[in-house]
Amino acid sequence: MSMTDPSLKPRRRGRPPKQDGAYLDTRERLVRTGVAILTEKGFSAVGIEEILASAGVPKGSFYYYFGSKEEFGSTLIAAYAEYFARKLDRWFLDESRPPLQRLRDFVEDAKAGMARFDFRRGCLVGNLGQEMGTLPEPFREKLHLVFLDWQARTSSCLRAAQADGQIGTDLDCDHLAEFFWIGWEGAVLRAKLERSPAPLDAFSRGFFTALHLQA
Amino acid sequence: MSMTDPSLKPRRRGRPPKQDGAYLDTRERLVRTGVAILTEKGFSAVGIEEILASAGVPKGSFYYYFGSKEEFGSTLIAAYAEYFARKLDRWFLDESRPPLQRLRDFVEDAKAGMARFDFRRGCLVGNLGQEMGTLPEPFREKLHLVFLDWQARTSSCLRAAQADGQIGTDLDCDHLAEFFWIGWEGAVLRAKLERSPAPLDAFSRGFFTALHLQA
DNA sequence: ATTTTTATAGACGACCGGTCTATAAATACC
DNA sequence: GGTATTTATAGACCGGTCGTCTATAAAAAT
Repeated sequence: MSMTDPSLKPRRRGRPPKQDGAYLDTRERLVRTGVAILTEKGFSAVGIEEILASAGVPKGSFYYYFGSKEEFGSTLIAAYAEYFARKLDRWFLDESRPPLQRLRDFVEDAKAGMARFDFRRGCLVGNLGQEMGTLPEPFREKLHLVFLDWQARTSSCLRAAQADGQIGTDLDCDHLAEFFWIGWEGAVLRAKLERSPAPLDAFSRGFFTALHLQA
Repeated sequence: MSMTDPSLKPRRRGRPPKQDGAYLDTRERLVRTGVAILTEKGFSAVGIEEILASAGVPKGSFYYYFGSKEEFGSTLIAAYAEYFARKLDRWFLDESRPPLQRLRDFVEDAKAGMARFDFRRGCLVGNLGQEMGTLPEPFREKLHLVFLDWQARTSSCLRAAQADGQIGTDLDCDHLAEFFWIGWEGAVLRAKLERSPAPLDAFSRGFFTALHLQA
């Protein structure tokens, strides 16, 4: 850093970036729209043109913001993972509720989220996971890591439930969290297929019942 | 039926069908190849040309055997459902094993089946379910019915386990079977993503543990 | 005026999608 | 044998869309 006053605008040379503030900048809009569309239709079946059209962004712009469709996909995975991690934290770290209730809260929220879009949109990570047969190989590890992250947050919440005496201390929270996410993704898939919340309810009922039974 | 001797060949007019017997007839080969490829890559991402090439069937033939790609897809769903139902029966109706063991046997067999293809192929029905966002609408009901069929067969097996005293009579076998299939499909998806049997083991371990716990 | 950076417009070539028509092959009819 | 009939294949076809790239406009600093 030099001696020049940093509060004074040291404007860079060319045309300034948008940052209108009025409404979302173009790149952000592409990401949002991309996530929305991919959660419904997956990656391979969707062309960038569809996303561009839906976002109201001219085609020429795309390759200014992203190097390729693959890079765009990676960005979407990261954005979705981040968005979802925040969502999990919001529920799982809510100290005003008993830990196990927080997990139930999340389930209800997720269910409401799917209902809002008529059970047409699922989980981006689950969708792309299913598509791995035709996806760029680097996606695999990224998606896997996302699941591990979500599981870790869930496991934390379950351990809090143990500390509270809500579930037995003999249970292995990591295993339980893994079990939850394996099954939950199955439930989301099924809910999308049936266009109904029933599979989400069926799975969560089963899961919580199993949690409360004692060996 | 007329009076003519049915044992005498009442040959039809034109060129006779293949039925070489030597190797599978063309249509059958298309179905087999189609199932193999779709279990790996899904429906939308695969063109008929790829299937044709892999089956060694000339492109011109396709529309002789099937009216459209959609009709072909329906045929594949039906073929796979049938194939899988037989597989379930083979395990679930094996009287030489205790009922619950039959379910374990199925799980092991399915795991071995996935391992045989390096966890690259999943479940056709699960794959297409995930893709419903871009699939012909009539597929939805077909896929859903396939799950109901598999669940019914599973529920039967669980009731046999109740009759044998292997699991409590208070359990609702229909619910359990539904829970199993929701989660199992999630496990298959995850196993495909991770290219590993671990998710299948994690889910089945959790499921059987839950089964044996008493309220 | 020129330079530099930001952003858009739209052409582009290649490829592949599913479909259809024309033809070959094999047999029965006359 | 020639023709009708059925089975199966060959390969053209055209439209769409894919991802990319080049040319240019816009805005500000020099």
